[in-house]
Amino acid sequence: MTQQKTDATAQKETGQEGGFVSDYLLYLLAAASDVASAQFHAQVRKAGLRVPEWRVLACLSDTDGAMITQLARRALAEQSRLTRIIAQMEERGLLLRRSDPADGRRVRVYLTDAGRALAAELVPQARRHEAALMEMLKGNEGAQLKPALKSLLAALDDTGDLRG
Amino acid sequence: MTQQKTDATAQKETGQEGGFVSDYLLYLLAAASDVASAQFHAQVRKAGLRVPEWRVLACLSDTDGAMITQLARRALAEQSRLTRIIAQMEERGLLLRRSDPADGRRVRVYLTDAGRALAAELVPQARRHEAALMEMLKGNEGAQLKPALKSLLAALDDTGDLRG
DNA sequence: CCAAACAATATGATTTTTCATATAGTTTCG
DNA sequence: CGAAACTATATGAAAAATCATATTGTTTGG
Repeated sequence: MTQQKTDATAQKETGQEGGFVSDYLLYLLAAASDVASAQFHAQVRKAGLRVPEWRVLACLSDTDGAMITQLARRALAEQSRLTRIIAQMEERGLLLRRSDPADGRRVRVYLTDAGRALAAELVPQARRHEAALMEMLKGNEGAQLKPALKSLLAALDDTGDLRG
Repeated sequence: MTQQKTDATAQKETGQEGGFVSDYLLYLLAAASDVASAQFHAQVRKAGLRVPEWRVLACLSDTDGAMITQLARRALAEQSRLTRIIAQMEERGLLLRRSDPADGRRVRVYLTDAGRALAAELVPQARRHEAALMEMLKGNEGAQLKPALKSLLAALDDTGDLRG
């Protein structure tokens, strides 16, 4: 399929010339997420957190007392992974788990002071990094990026289903 | 930081109401990539491939004879992982590795007929899935999504560096 | 009230992924 | 030419992620 004529020496770094991949939405999304996150994730690790831990922290700093399942969805991690991440973060004193009095199956997760302090350090860093990214996009089509992503997410959340 | 007044019962499914995360670029990118890819990745697994294998296949179907390092960048995987994925795919007869005569360190990877056949099956599926996604976005701001993502990638590829 | 169905979290075993470093090949430059 | 620096790939050991399922708690319908 699609035997491209461009000889193998034509494409340099990451960029493909004409092919399928370089214009494929799922690739563009994954690549953009990867590349855009790389630098900030390095800061996260310098702060002593792994990426999923940072996500949990950020989610809790938005909504303290969330359930494991909610956190898993929001932090884009699977439930069993979240359970273990929460356990590790609890051992580190960043958060604490409390079973929901109204429904004993549920575990609600709360930031400790230490967790809140770490969030108070990282969230502004994240904001600054985001601001720098947005700065790079000013004027270009990139300015529409966030609305476009929200629109995609909204569309997908509605259907929850799609076949092709 | 940012103790939001919205009580914990206010937010239902994945959607956060007002918080930081739900408007944060890196979250939007990661979430959009995750959610948008989920369905197609299920098809990939039905076809007997893991996601990184599919990516390698797609990259090779664009540019046969790529090096391990190039494939790693394009398939968004680390080099040592790529080495192993390539080895497994070779055992399965989907591709073959050949050392570059011009530079013995380099390993060039070529699709076999079987690999090409599998790509010929999956790439059109990917295109159809993408078309369905794009269809959902027609009219909205979502239409700008691909240009915006390309703009972001271009901006980041240029700098390769950014501090915040 | 009890059993069945359901829901949230936890856990064991396996598979993936990563990290550091080893190995092999190439270029540079004195 | 030959050592040092560099580049591409491979590999072992460790960490992380996943899958299936167990456990615990709750709701529903008879």
